[in-house]
Amino acid sequence: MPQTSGPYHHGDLRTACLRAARELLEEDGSAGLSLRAVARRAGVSATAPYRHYADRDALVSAVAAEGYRELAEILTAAHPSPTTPDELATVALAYVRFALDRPAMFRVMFAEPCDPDNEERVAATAAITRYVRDLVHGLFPAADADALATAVWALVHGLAFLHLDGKLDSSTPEAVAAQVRGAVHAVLDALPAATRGGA
Amino acid sequence: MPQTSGPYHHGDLRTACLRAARELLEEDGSAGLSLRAVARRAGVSATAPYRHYADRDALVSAVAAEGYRELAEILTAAHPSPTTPDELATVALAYVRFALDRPAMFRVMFAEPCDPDNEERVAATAAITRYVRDLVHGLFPAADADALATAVWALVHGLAFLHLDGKLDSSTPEAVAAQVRGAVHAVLDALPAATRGGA
DNA sequence: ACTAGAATGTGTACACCGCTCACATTAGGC
DNA sequence: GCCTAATGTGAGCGGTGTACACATTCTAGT
Repeated sequence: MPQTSGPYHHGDLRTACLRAARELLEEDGSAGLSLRAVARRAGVSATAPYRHYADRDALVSAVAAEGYRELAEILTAAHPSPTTPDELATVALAYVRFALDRPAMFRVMFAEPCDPDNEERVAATAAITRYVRDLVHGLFPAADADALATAVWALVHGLAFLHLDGKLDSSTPEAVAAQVRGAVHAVLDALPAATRGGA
Repeated sequence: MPQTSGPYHHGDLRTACLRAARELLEEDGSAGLSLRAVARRAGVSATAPYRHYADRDALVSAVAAEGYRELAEILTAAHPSPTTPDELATVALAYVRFALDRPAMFRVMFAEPCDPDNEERVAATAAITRYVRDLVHGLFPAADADALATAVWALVHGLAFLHLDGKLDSSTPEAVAAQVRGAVHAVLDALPAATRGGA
């Protein structure tokens, strides 16, 4: 009996579940994200969420989709359209910071063996792919845009994961920033650029 | 009653658990790796493994440690000491192939929110770090070895994860190889090299 | 306004999980 | 040969995902 006097129908249980799931993720990490806990937090019986999400994975995928949207916002907020390697490094740092600031969310987004045919997820990652490719193409018009875009995304993504897993020194934000900027510059500074302005 | 006529003591339950854990990981993925399933497969009561592993995480860490060792072997087998970007791309491809061929193992190694102070794991990753740094230093003596080594590992690691998560086209081994080689070359070909031999 | 049926939420139940604890069995050092 | 430590057993607790039958409420068509 979740509520003593609440109405039988919740009103918007779907988004309430999503909200509860995100809170639990922040508080207890991925392990704490159980459908039952979500139901408890939403003030609803344990099986009610199944009316809105086929199973746990579906809920997790919905959370991940939100994460993708927020990551995209954070990246464009870091710099709307970087035109130098240094500005790109700023965006890269924002990516890594996202991973370190919200590790559980980042893991849910990338480290779960999820089904790849979830519509929301596919759309969200396609957006990131496009963003990176356009960005790289603007920065290095001479290069093979696809290959370099893949390389840049992989570089940044790898930096995020290695930091997240303690494979690199993440003791201070400054150390992280130095490594991310160093790695990005080490790789990009030698490339023939067109729009190169800063260092 | 796991065995009708087996001896009370297993003999080497520790390694039997490890072996069973690896098999379950291959068969059912990370989710299927439960202590109870391991115990069943080892022909032993559900709680017996606790004599050898403090908890599930400890077992998983032991499995991951084996994974690190095997990854190191695979890398050196791919090329003992690469001296050109193309040879390095071959090693990179071996890394990505490891991730794609044994996704559950790779995820256990890198995608689990594990405690970073597990001795075996720390030692194993330190070995990889050293390997990559020496390799990069030999290839690009002029560059900042640490920064470039970080970049290269991150690049390869990111490629592995993006492929694993379906963010890149992994439909055929050839597609994977092309992308990995393309990305590595896109990034490294422009760098001032000393020992550059091949393309 | 009434009513059928669709949507939504509840409760029960099952199998599985990690893990603790008291106990049984065995191996090895004295 | 015995005593102790190591190892394995079994019952049991609280948690989980999820299938199922049932209750309630909303909504549309009359």
